[in-house]
Parts: sequence; C-alpha cells; structure tokens
Amino acid sequence: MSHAFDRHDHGTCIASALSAAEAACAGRGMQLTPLRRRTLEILLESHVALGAYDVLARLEAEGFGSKPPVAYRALGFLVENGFAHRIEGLSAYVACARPGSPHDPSFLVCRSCRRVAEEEIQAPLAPEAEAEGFAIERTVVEAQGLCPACRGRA
Amino acid sequence: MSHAFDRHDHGTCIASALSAAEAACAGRGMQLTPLRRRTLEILLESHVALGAYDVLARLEAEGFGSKPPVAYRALGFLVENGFAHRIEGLSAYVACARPGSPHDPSFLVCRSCRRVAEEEIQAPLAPEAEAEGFAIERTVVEAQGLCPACRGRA
DNA sequence: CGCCTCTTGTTATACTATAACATCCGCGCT
DNA sequence: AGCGCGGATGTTATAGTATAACAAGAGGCG
Repeated sequence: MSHAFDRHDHGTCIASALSAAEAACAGRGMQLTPLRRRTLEILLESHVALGAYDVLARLEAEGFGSKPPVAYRALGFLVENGFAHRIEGLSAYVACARPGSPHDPSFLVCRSCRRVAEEEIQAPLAPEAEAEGFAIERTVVEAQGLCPACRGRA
Repeated sequence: MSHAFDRHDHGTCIASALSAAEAACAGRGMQLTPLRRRTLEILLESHVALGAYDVLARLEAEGFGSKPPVAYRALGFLVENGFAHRIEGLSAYVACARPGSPHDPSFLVCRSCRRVAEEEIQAPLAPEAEAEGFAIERTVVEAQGLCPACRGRA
C-alpha cells in the first residue's frame, strides 16, 4: 500500500524520488535543471495534489519566471518522464510515489484535503479493449472520496 | 460490449436513451425540459464526446441562450441524473450508453476521433481503499488510445 | 568564431467553468 | 383574480486552466 495517508518517514519519500529522478535523467540524457528539480521538490513536500498555478506561485517566490508556461513546462517534463502524475479529476499534479519503475498509475484522491495515494493495479480495461480492437495507450484510474483523516474530521 | 466502434442501429441508442430519461424524470419529479432534452439529443447524435462550448454553439444556433451557464447547467443536470457522463481526460461530455441502471461507468476514449465506448467493470480500487480506510465516492476509469477505425487510418 | 539545440523567459490568447443576479412561468393558495 | 413560491432560463462578469508564438541566453562542437 501507499503511505500517503499514514504516518511515515517522509524524508525517505523525498530522497528516493529525487535520486530516482537524477538517475533516470542521467541514463536518458535528460537534464534535471534547477527549475525542474525545484518543481519536483515542491510536489514532493507533501502527498497533496497541487494546481499548476500553485506551483507557479511557489516558483515565482523563489526567483523563477512568473508566467504560466514556466510551471506547465516543468510539470510537463516531470509527467512525461514519470516523476510526477497529473490527477485528471482535480486538474492538479502530484509527485510519483513509485519513481523508477514505469507503471500505469492509479490513485485514491481525497476530495477534502487533496491528498493522493498512488496504488498499483492491473490495467482494468484490457479485456474490453481487446474485444473491441481498441489500442490502449494510457489508463486513468482515480477513485475520489474521503481519506481516513478527513472521514474522522467530518 | 459497447457499440460505439461498431456499425449498429444508432436510432435505437437514441430512442432508448430518450425514453429512459423521460421515465426517470417522471419517476423522480424532475423535468426533462426542451433545453435539457435537446442537449441530450445533441450528445446522442453520436458516441463522440463534445465539449461544453460545442454543445453551447449548437444550442445557440437553435434559439437557446448563448452564454456558458446555459450549456453547463443542462449538462450538469444530465450528468447528475445519469443520462450523460463527463470524460475527465477530455473535459468533455458524452451520452450515457446504459441509461436506466445506475452504474460506475468506465470508458475507452479514442484520442483521434473522440469517440467513446462505455464499458462495465468492477470497482478496481475497492480492496486498496478498504486497506487504507479510504471511503470511495466515485471512480473515474478512462482508457485513452486509438479506436479500430483510427488505428486503420494511421 | 558560428551554428545548433535546449532551456527559460516573455506576451498574448484560448479554453473551461462558475458566481451572482434578473426574468419568466406555472402552480397552489386565499 | 391576485399573491407568493420554486424552478428553469437568461444575462453579466469573472475565475481558473492551458498553450501558441516569439525572444534571449548557455553550452557543445565543428
């Protein structure tokens, strides 16, 4: 299971995600520039999904550019390379909790605190796609609801 | 299986969806007004997902209001009542292919022609949610890729 | 040096969505 | 009839999300 909703040593999340990103970039000839690295660190600060404009505000406060493409390009890079994921149901972005291994991610998304737990599941539509001759390229699986903490608070 | 990618008698799709919507509205004391009915018919003309502004343009051309809330409210009504679904990955809307029975829908979405096939699957994250104490309220399952026709055309 | 690629930055604009308020219509009630 | 009420439709205005197109600097390499 994921640890988004648990007490856990979050420092290890951050460290392992950053070193996985560095290793992957080195291996593929991609550059984890200061902007991209800082963007990933901002997402890694919590398991909360952040909007592109939230990220942009943080970047601007730290001396990076202030216009939307700055954030969208950095987020796009992270998502393309598997270091972050886009949560479609929130139009928001979250750091990948399983860096390194390529995977088709699925998520438990809390509608109250926007915390996201990344899960590992089988491609759920493969047999249907096969039967219809449909070629799946990417699968979005997001369960929206309330995390344990927000349930208790209700 | 769904028939979105097949040759099929589309008239029966339209007729059964409209009569299911009429029956459901009558039973629940909701009104399937001309605007709402026409919006549903527009979605039903094909299995293609339409953006809210596409729908709005059609409605305006037919004498309805021209401002976004007109389309968003009609689409919201149809989605809330299960007569249509929102495709998160496209920010678009499609008529429900299984009107009548309440269901947690899942979709095969063609990125080229935007045609959508609605499928029936089990809630895929239930065990994980159970293990973490997460209360699922709604699940988004969308496979994006290429439908048979668009694969051939490539 | 000159050229190329990649990254970051900008301006401007497009696309998606909702809040707040106005009007109208049908219905039940007196 | 006259009134009040709820719901549907319409408006204006604005918020939130995203991208196209162009400018400029940094580094590698002939």
